[in-house]
Amino acid sequence: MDAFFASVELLRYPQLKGLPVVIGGGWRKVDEELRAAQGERALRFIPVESFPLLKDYVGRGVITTATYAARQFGVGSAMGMMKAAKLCPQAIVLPVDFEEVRKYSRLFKSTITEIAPLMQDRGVDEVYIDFTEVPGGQREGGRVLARLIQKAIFEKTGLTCSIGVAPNKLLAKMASEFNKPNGISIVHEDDLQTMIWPLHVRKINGIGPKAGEKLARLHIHTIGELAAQEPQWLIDHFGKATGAWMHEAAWGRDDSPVVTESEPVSMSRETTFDRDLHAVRDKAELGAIFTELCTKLAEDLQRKGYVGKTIGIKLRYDNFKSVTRDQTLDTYTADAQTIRHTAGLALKRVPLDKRLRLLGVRVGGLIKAEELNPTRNLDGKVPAAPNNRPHDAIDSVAHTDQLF
DNA sequence: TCTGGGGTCCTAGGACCC
DNA sequence: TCTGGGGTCCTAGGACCC
Repeated sequence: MDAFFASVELLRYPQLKGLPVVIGGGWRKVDEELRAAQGERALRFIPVESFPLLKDYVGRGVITTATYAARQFGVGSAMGMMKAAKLCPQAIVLPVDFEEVRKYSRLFKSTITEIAPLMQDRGVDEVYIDFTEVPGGQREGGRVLARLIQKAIFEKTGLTCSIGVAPNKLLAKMASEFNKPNGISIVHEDDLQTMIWPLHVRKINGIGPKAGEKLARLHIHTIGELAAQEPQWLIDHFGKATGAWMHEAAWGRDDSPVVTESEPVSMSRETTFDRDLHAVRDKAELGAIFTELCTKLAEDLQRKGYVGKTIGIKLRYDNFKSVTRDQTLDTYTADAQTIRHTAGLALKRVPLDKRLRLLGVRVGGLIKAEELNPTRNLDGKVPAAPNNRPHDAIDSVAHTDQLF
């Protein structure tokens, strides 16, 4: 979907069309206040000189999406809001409306599956679609079906999208970027050298900042340069799996299937504080946030019908370094108090001398709640005995007072 | 002026078991 | 007397993606 979060807001505020709009920001405290004051949620970036006020509004937030007009000013996804304000003080800022975004996400996806049932979810604004067996899916190399999907989505939602059609997901993903917004791009196997090899290696889905930097140090910048390397040389530098995969990717090869269904592995809740907090000095505030995260997470699990057995915490220090601690229970749970207690034990195993900017709670090892039968699993087998391995970490803290 | 939130997957070491 | 070869599970960190 093209500039999805921003486009969803433009449906509500068509008067913003063509203007630089950025979606994101902190907003926690001021959102309600702002709605009351303005009757709508749009805020023009306050001049950067009135920094304290601006900071109150956009806080530590980042940009989720910027309209194409805003991108002209050099602002873009994942950029800090305060930096965006400097680059483009005339931009209009809106908080993300997750409910609205999810509504349109469901709508565009159901529109697609009515036409082409084999669809893989790739987040709120992106999917893979298998054209292979769709009637007419091969006409004009897929262009006819792509146009049909674009038209159906626009009619249902008023939103535009960009579609790449190719022999596999790897190439289709790259193709989808060629003609944005509202474009269609077809990439055939034969187009590898002309359309793919000139691109930067970072355009490969799976090569991120770190791998990109490492390749640059090895004087490899384009996908063509990557394709020219011996597989063994890449394996020597990036390891067996990654090296071999890189070589395949550079040659446009990808046999991964379109996965239409999957079960979640973990669920989590995390929050960055408005200001850094200290475990001792801000103990009460931190404790309340901690409990709130556990409560919300338990609600998420229960609402979606999952239980998990590995409880984890994550925290981020003021220097932005993160640490995690996990603790696996011998029973499955979606209970707020159990999560809170276990996460509390995990939290004690982490140094709490430095100030914190983020706290998170996670539950992993998920299974569907209905599989949680005291005697039998769905396949009729009696579950294995719980893992009774002595747990040093639990033993060492079980008798001390809870910190929070 | 530092840098959101929610995910998945991979790696590597250690414990433990047969 | 120098100490195999699987295999699974757990944990911590990190890369990457939307």
